[in-house]
Amino acid sequence: MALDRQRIVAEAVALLDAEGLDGVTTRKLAARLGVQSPTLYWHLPNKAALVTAIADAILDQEFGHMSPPEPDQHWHDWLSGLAERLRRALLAHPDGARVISASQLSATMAAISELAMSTLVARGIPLRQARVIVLTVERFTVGHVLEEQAPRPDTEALKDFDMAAFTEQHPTVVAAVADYFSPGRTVDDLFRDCLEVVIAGAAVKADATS
Amino acid sequence: MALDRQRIVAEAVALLDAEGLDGVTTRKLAARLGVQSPTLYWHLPNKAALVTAIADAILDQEFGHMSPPEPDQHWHDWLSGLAERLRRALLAHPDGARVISASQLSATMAAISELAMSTLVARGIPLRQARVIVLTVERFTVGHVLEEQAPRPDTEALKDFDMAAFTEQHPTVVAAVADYFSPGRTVDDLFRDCLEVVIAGAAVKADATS
DNA sequence: CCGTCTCTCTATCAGTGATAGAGAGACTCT
DNA sequence: AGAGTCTCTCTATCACTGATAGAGAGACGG
Repeated sequence: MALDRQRIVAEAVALLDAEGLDGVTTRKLAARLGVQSPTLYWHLPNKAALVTAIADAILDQEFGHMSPPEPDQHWHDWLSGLAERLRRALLAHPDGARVISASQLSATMAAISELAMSTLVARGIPLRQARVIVLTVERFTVGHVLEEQAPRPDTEALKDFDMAAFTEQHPTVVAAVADYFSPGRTVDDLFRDCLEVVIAGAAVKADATS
Repeated sequence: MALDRQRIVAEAVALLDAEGLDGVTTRKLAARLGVQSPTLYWHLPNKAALVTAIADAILDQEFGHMSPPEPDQHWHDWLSGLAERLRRALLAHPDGARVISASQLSATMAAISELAMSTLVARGIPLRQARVIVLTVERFTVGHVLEEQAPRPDTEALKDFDMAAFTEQHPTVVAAVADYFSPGRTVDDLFRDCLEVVIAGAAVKADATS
């Protein structure tokens, strides 16, 4: 059971699942691997590299095999599905969105962008527009999940939170939240609705230029 | 020159400007205030509260006075302007987007949402759609600036980055980036183009339901 | 058998958020 | 005036973090 980069990253993901991103420390990770923490630095230059590796691992789980759309599938639906998969990948682990946004130069993320942009170009959308659309979808999705995974404020903070005053000052926000989650709606529906906005805009912009 | 919450936050913002979010430590902040670090804990419960306070201060600088659109202004343009102001607020300080996304329950952010949603409702958009549109714009904007402010990878990491191989595997991405920044285009243009996608989608969704 | 290369170790560093508890000063009530 | 209390800052210390220096064990090639 030799220690190599792959095993380190796999255990780091397990640690992430167990304790969240703040729980991923070099010592805890080393302990899980039956090793002392400085050993990790022989395999990794620093912690940032570890986080990037975790990000790649997370994305790989969902995007191990990527494929362009079937010929009869509209790119709207395909791109929409891609965004849903990206969200699912991020939600699959605690702080998944934070991990991705903290990582730099993720190879898998680049591969996703490449596939998405080239797919749009193949469908006749100008390169510049394709990039704008893909970036918009990606950044919206990460921004959205980042907020979805934001920690629930602790009970201490809630104690001196004046709900009545908040409702008075933000009636529309409160009403909107209440409205949104009253029936059998879930957070998935909210994402879907927001994503539809982005895709609809992409459709408009793509049609206008192609 | 008594030490109070307001002075602490103002100095924290100055420290953020000087050293970035990672440089905002209780000790450095205390030193700037001519005080020992535990003193801060009399005024603030913990560091998370400090970050939230910084977030509010950052947003207040740009959104100190907010106003609904003029009667003759289309909500598209008004909402677009709001997003541009939000981006400007985040870009005005290093790691601004990280600060906002790390903060919880920012009062100013809630006020922005309230104004935006109520404005859309006043323009005849159903509450549910108004919320979806506003959330989409906000989360896209934060996600976008988060990436804009991502640290440039250090030269060490770039040394063993094989640009040729990357270009080979991601020709469309490389071409898109090259295309985008060749003439006199700036990152501001990229944001504007992406934002136009979101606003166009919002227009479609709003028209479909109102 | 020797030297070198690979990998892990011990020991240690500077720095982090946070808490306990002492103490200085001001303010209030009798 | 004096006693008590409240407000604010202090010193001392905790457990923990990412990271580095450098020793040393073991395998492998000459």
